[in-house]
Amino acid sequence: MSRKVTSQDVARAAGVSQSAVSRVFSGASASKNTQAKVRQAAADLGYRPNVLARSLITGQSKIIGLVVAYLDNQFYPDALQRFSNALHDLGYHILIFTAKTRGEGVDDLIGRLLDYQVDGIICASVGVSDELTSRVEAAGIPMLLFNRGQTGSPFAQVTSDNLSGSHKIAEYLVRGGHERFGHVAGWLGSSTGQQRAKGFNQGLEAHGAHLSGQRDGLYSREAAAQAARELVEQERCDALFVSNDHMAFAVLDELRVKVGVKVPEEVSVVGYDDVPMAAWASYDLTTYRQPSNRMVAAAVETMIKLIAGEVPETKEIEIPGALIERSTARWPKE
Amino acid sequence: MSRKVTSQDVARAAGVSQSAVSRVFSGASASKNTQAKVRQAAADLGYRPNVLARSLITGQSKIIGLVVAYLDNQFYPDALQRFSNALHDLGYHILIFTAKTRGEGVDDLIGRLLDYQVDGIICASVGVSDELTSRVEAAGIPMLLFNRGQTGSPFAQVTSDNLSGSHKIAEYLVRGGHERFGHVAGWLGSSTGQQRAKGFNQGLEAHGAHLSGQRDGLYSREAAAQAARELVEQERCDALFVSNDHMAFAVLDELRVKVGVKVPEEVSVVGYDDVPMAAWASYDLTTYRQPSNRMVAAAVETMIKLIAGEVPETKEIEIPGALIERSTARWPKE
DNA sequence: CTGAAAGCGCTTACAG
DNA sequence: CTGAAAGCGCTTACAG
Repeated sequence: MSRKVTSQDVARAAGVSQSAVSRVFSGASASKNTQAKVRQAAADLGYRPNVLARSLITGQSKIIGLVVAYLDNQFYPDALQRFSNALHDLGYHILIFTAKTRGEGVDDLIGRLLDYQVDGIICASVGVSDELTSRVEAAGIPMLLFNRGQTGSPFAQVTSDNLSGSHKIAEYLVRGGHERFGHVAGWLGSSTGQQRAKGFNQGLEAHGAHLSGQRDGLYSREAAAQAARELVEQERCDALFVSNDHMAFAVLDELRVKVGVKVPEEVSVVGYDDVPMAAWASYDLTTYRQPSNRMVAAAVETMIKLIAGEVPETKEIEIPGALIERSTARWPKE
Repeated sequence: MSRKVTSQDVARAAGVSQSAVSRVFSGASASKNTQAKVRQAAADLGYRPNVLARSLITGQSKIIGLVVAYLDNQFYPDALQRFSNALHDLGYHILIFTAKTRGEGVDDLIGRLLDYQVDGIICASVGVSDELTSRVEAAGIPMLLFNRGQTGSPFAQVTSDNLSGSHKIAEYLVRGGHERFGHVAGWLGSSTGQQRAKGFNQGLEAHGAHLSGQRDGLYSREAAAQAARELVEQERCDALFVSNDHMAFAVLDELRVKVGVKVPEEVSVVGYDDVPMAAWASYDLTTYRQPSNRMVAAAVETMIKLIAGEVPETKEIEIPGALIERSTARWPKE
């Protein structure tokens, strides 16, 4: 429990002023000689600058707040890992908050984030109330929505091409020769959920097909499994678009194991995200890839610009994805 | 980009001293009247105390550093979620670091953690070098190893009963009437990996059986799949203990889908952890439950004690688990 | 109970 | 280049 060693201590040991010590550690100018003396003394004493004290003056904490909702959906731990690496490489650190349920409690979390003087906030798959929006704006701290848009929001956002992606899935399923199309939607209260539902529907119509049924899977395994079962048993669907891989796995579990349906012979299932697990042999899920590497890179780049006070060209960034053909959906003939 | 509002501003608006403002927000004594005036003014101005400035004085940042290695193993996102909830409820916040590979870079990470004056550090599944150990000790900040022990380490640790757990697995497999036992170990450079290997071996011997083969799965899907294949094809094992569920899923993928082996008819597979995914119908993995809820609770409780300067009764906490019988291993007859 | 003052550990003009 | 000094936004003895 040794007392913390401060720049004062180092100054004394090196025989220089405290300002001198500060200068060598903050990268300001200092003579070779001073540099050497200070570094030596610092090493001897095990000195490291107190970042909190520095933040107080510079007004930069080098901390980014990250709010994430669904860590059970593999897309998010994966993204978190990427955020962590990218941000650390840039000298930033992550204060993490997990929102228990959608919406609820998020306002409180962000208040706490603000208290810590974070330089920016990234909300992954979490919506923000209007009241909070104005508070964050008033505080003047940059905020970015990741994998979630919000109409009328003043914040930057990065998503994949939800609309055209689901459009392509519809097209793929039509070309696969299916007859009755069902959609297990993401939570329809979320922009992502809505966009994918809309794109799928439009894609179907564009190819002379139409939706036989749609259920809200609420991004939950249970709801999705139930929804899929109804779509197959009641609506006799032979093609299911499930709005994210996380739910698609549950649908596959339900259909193949519980109901005993052959996939894709009797029913085709397509997901969205292409999380690593989608490639695992037991699922081998046909899906639409959301390139999380590029999404995270874009998010980080935008956040850095915002922190620097720059205005990015586009506030709404959309990263194009790609259909990944695997074995849970019948392949088109030609 | 409005200027930050400080306790000075509130003081001015409320017609009291800055100390008075500080007192109402730090919970020190203040008259009803002052309380009211200050809270009103603060609300009007949107004031919230700057936690960083507070930390500088109190010497408590209310930040816990969390270092986590394998976010692709579902056990960790799950634990992270629990840590987040438990710690936030206690007024703590989490600065998260993901270690890229085992060992490497961890020292650097922890240095950065120290710079942020964290009140404590939790390392999940990450080893710490001797040099770092002394640095952390010198800094006098509490550290706890989660799901990983380290012989001779001065730090607290919480694990499950790795030794007796794997012992029970061996027993279960023997009672299941298997003949040739193989072990896909966790990384044998980790205490957890060693303990489980040892427990399994001892369990086998205790019941008159013995190990036909063991390979290091390195906590990696690829290595584990390869290891399992060798154990089955070369060593003709009909019972496999895989040192964690994450690898067990890869083993199942490899054996059932790639090699075409019937599980459990031809080969039984048992994992370790009981991550949520183990219960998913497509895997339905027989495994040993590491109760992450209780492990996290114990870790948090211990950490709080350490921060408070108390000395916990036990430095090495072992939470007992339980065998979860599912469908990837043959059930004992009686 | 309350205000004036010192101080937490730094950074950053300001002189020299 | 370097030191003395002011100040970041708070908390906390110290008087009154």
